[in-house]
Amino acid sequence: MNTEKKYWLFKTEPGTFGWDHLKLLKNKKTHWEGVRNYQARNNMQAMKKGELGFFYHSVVRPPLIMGIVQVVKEFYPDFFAFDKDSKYYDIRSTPENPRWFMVDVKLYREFSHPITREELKSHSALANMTLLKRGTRLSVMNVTPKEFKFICKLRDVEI
DNA sequence: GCCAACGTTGGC
DNA sequence: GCCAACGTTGGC
Repeated sequence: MNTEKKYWLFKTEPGTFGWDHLKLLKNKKTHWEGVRNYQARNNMQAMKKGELGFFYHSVVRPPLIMGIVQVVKEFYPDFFAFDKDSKYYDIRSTPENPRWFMVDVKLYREFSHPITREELKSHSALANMTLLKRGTRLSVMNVTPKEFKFICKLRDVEI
């Protein structure tokens, strides 16, 4: 059995929910609701409690990694999909047969200053990073341990 | 089951 | 604001 820790990246638009929103929450913890893509969902399914992921701001200039979050609750049904008043409502997902799921994450570490996409691109060690590939639209993706540790080192963060 | 049309994402 | 790339939808 492969018990090696995996690493992740959570993409979000700071206008909707960003690092500053996370910091204001009780225990700096949130549901990662609203994922409506199967591949991203499957990535969340693979997450184990305690694993770490980057918190990435997209659709802003420049795009940034703000810091690190930790998975504090594993994969469970996204109840926002059951709520008619939620923008994440989906009639095809029911409590009996849920289609969409989420995890809970908590702020783990804030980078002394955010890492821009430009900075990531400047390192050949990250040349194959999924995030940097053209056309990647996944909102929840895997980061290799090598890449993850390399990026943490850019800000002298020990994990 | 194919695939064109469409809507969305997201960097630039 | 542009537009390439992608995922989803739906007619056949």
